[in-house]
Amino acid sequence: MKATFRDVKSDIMAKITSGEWEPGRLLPNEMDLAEIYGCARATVNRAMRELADEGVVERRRKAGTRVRMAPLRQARFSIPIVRVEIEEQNSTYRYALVSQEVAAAPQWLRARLQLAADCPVLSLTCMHYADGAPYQFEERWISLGLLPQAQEADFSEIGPNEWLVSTVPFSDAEIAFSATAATPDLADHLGCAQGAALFTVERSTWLKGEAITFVRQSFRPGHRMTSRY
Amino acid sequence: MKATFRDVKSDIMAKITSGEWEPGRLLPNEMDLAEIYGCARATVNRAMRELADEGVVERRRKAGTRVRMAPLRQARFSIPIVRVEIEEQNSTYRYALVSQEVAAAPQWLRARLQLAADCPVLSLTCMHYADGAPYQFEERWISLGLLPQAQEADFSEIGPNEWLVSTVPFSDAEIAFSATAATPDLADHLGCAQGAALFTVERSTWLKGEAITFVRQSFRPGHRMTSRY
DNA sequence: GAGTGGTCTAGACCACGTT
DNA sequence: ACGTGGTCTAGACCACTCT
Repeated sequence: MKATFRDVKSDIMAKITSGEWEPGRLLPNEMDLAEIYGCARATVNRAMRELADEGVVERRRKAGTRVRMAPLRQARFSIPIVRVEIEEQNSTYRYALVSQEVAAAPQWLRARLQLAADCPVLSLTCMHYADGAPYQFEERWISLGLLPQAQEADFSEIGPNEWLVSTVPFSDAEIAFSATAATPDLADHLGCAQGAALFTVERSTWLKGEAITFVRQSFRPGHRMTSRY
Repeated sequence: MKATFRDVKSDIMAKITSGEWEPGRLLPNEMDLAEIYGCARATVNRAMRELADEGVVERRRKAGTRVRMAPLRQARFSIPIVRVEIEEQNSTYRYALVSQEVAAAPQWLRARLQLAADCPVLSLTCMHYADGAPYQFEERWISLGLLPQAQEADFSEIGPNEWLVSTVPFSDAEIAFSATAATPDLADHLGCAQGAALFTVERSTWLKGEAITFVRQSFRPGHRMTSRY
C-alpha cells in the first residue's frame, strides 16, 4: 500500500502535534521523505506545500523545511451577501432603501479611499430585515468617478451590495471588524437603545488600485460572526 | 514560451473578471485547456485546483468546471497571541493575572463545550496591557478533565493563551466575533465607561473531539480587527 | 558551488457522478 | 457506460540561497 499525499500530510502533522517533531525542527528533505513513505517526490511535495499553506511548516530553498516556531493559526471567513446570510437561516429577507444622494466625497472618505478631492460619490443608506425585524443597517458610498453607471441604477429594489457584485465581481478589499455604540439614528433604524453595542463591518474595495466603494454595515444587537478552523 | 500554472491561472481569471466567461459558464476540460495553453494536463490541473480553492470556480467530476454563480469571497484572519499582536505595533506588552479558581463547570459552559456535568474547570481572568494602558480583558476556562496539568501551571507570569499554545499546539476551534456592552467589572478593568461597546472574540477549542478550553477576549473600546482579501 | 524546494512533463490509473 | 477531475509516477530542469 503506497502512501498518498494525504497519508504523508497527516503522518507529518501527527509527528508535529505529538511533539515528536518540535517547533524549529528541520524535516528530512523531499527525496528522503519520498523514500521513507515509498512514494514519488511530487507526492511529498504536494503534502508539504499544503502544510506550508496552512502555516504548519516553513519552507526555504536550500535551507529546507522546518516546523514553524509559533504555529500560525488562521481562520477563513466567507463574506456573504446579507440576503444570502438571512435566507440561509431560513428567514424571510426584506430590503428597503432609506436614502440616496449624490455629493462630493467628504474628507474622511477621500482619506480612506485615496480619492481625488472633487470626486462625486453616491451615498446610500439602506435597511435589511430578517422575518420583518431589523437585521442590518448599511451605509454605502460609491465612487461615481469609476462607476458612473451607479447613478442610473435603481436601488429601491435591489441592494447596492448585490448590484456591485454583479457589476464588479472581483476586486481587492480591506475589511475591518469592530464594535460601535448605536447613534440615535442607528438606534432608530435598528429598533434598539441608543448606545447599544453593535457589531460593525467596514469594507473598502478597489479595482486595479482605483477606489470603488466603502461600506459600513451595523448589525442588530447580539449579532455574532462565526467560523471554524 | 510554454505556459506555467500561474500563466494559466491568471489568464483564466482574466477571462472571468472581464466577463468573457460569465457566472455558470462551463469551462473547457483539462485536456483541451492543456492543448490550448500548450502545457501538460497536470499544469492546468494545478491552476484550476487553486482557482477552486479560492472560490472562483466550482469543479465536479464528470460535470466539469464552471464559473461560480456567486463569486465566493473569503477573508483569512490570522489569530495572533495578544503579546505578539501588541509587540508588532511596537508597543510594550504587560500581562497580569487577575483571578484564578477551580470549580465545577457552570451550566452554560458545559452546554458550549459539551462537558460532563461534574467536570472541574480552572477559571482565570487576566489583563493584557499595551504601553501600560488596558488593551484586552481575558476570561478563560480550562477543562481539568483533559488538562489536569493546568492546575499546577503558574499563570502569574505567562498568560494562559501562551501556556496552552505551547502545551497543545494544534486543535480544532470555533471562533466568534461580536460586540458587547461593558459590564461594571469590564469597565473597571479596561478603564472605560459602563455600557461602552467592546469588540469581543470568543473561542472554543477541542482536541480530538474533547473540549479543552473556552475563552472570551474583550478589547478596549475602538479596537479594530482588519484583513485584506 | 551545491543542496534544497519549485515546477513541468507525459503517461497512467482511479473515483466519482451524470447520463 | 463513460467522461470528468483526482492523483500518482519517474524523470528532468530551474531558481533560490546558504556556505
